[in-house]
Amino acid sequence: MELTRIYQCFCDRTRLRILHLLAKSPLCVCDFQEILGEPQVKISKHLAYLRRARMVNTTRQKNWIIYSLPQRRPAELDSNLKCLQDCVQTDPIFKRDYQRLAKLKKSCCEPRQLFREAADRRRINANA
Amino acid sequence: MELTRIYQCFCDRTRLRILHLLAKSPLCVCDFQEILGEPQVKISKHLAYLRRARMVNTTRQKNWIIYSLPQRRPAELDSNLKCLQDCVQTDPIFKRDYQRLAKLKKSCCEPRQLFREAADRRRINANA
DNA sequence: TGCCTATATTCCTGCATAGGTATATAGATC
DNA sequence: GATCTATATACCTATGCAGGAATATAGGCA
Repeated sequence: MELTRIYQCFCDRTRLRILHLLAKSPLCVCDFQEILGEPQVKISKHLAYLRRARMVNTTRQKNWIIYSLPQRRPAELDSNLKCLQDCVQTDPIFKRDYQRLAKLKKSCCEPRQLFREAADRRRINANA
Repeated sequence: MELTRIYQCFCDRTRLRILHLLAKSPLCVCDFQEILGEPQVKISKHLAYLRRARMVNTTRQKNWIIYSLPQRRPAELDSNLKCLQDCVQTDPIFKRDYQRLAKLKKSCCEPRQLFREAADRRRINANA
């Protein structure tokens, strides 16, 4: 793998947060929305970018698409992910991402939970 | 220092080679030209980019401008430079850069040497 | 002062990307 | 089949960057 390709993926803050999360656990798109608090398009496009760069794999589970780091990955990617972990240890944003990930773990891809939230949002929009 | 700024500097191959060299030793622009074999404009512009990002310092010595990494640099930069060193250990281009650097060390910023080479080039151009 | 050197900057073109709005798609459920 | 969900894509605009050609600048030296 071309090293600059890795750094190109790393040089956007949203992608950095995505990769940081994926180093911990596979996740679906709505998990990222929940944790990062960014609009769906933005996240979807950054995930597409990472997919094109072959930095992440995808698999479908019912309605959800699960993103994960490839099981076998080049040493350079692992080194840099490790370096990233070290570098962001004290960063409040990255720390908060991990906290939110921990909270989300139980409800991850649980339709009921998500559907309820969607219904809430609809209600809010209807009232607005 | 914003971490993405570091990765932005890292995501071009020429800049990566420059930083890799600077991790070993301060160098002037013509050293980079010599080692990287790239045109002066290209190198000068990448150095300007790194300067703007405050990744490198400059100092003048007679006609030459010496580039170096800042003495005191953020931990993230050091971590990533170290990671870079590890990652490119077997890369032929980066290895060759270090070999050329070792050869150049004695003649670095020696006017006579350089002027002679410039004269050679002029002669070659005149004959072409 | 004038010429040389080393280096920087300006101007250009082409290309990639970020982010937003709107819309499409694909699978699940009724 | 209709409708829902989750996700992806198309289209747009603005921006930044790479790289080349030409030119400018700043210091050293005759």
